[in-house]
Amino acid sequence: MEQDHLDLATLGKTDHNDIHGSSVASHRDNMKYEPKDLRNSAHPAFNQNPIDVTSSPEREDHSTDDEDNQGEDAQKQLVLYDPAAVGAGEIELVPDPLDSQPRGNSFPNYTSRILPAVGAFTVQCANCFKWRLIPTKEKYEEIREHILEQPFYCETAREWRAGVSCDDPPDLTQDGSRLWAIDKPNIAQPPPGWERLLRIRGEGGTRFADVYYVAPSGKRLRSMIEIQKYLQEHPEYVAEGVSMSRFSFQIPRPLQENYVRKRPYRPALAHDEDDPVKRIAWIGSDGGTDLRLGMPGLSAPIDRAPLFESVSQSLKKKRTPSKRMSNTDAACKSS
DNA sequence: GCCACCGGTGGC
DNA sequence: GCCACCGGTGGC
Repeated sequence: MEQDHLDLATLGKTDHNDIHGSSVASHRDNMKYEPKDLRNSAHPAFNQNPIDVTSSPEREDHSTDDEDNQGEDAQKQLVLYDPAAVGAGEIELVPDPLDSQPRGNSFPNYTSRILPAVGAFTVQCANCFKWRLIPTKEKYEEIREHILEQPFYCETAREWRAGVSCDDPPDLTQDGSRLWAIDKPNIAQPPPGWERLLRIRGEGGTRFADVYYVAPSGKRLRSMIEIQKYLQEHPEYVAEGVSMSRFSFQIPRPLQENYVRKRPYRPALAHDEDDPVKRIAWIGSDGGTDLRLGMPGLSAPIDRAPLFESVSQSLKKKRTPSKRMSNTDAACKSS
């Protein structure tokens, strides 16, 4: 059914230990959602690892060099990829429905285009850097929730795969056949009965993906504010212990640099100082660098588009090249 | 009418 | 640049 899908992975860690381990503590249990925004600051209560190493506050704290010290940050990240082209791939556990689209049964034939969906989940061993497939979304979410404090090792996979070790070949490699994106670490598992959905958008859109939470009632919620309202209207969940801290709308970041359309430059909003810096860093580091470092096992540079090729192409085929492309971003197409 | 998907906007 | 929120709307 799904032709394009994405798989999820988690980077382990490495020999570094710069992980700002202390405050990874769990989130606060309050009902108050403060829109602006503890999560962007390094507030301990919301210490979620920013994916964007170029703008990460943590990065400045811990790394002195300014350019490509993403090694440690990368290790705290998760990745999505797309096995699309490879077909089922060598590993048997790449069933597509991990994402459990609710659109499942009556899957309305989106004949016009097929969006990538998460096809599998994978985590990187903190020791050997090999990718290990995670059998279920739930297990993946469980690992992701504590990935910073509890790095993933090949041995961890013995829970579902007897005897596996760093000596075994990787389950996956970044060989250009899949769509990869970096996921955020330490996102709380959804409360029991709730589901966290990740919907990947089409290439060339204004953003990469959306997160939705589906309440036990089936209600779909798409922001912290909606969650807050919903919980206020349904105190029974709160009584069960559901709190705002169990939710995160953080989305992964695609490794293909131009998967998401760039937004036209807005001078008014530029911070004099830090924008130019960011831009340089961004352009220079080129999207894929996160993973490049600290991954001795990966020989292929991942800064080039091939990782996304299959999906891009299939998307392009299905996409109507109409309006979205028309108001192009040529202005800021810097790279 | 619903809702999944997408774009726009404002903030940082 | 990223992130969050939310309105619009095409396809059902």
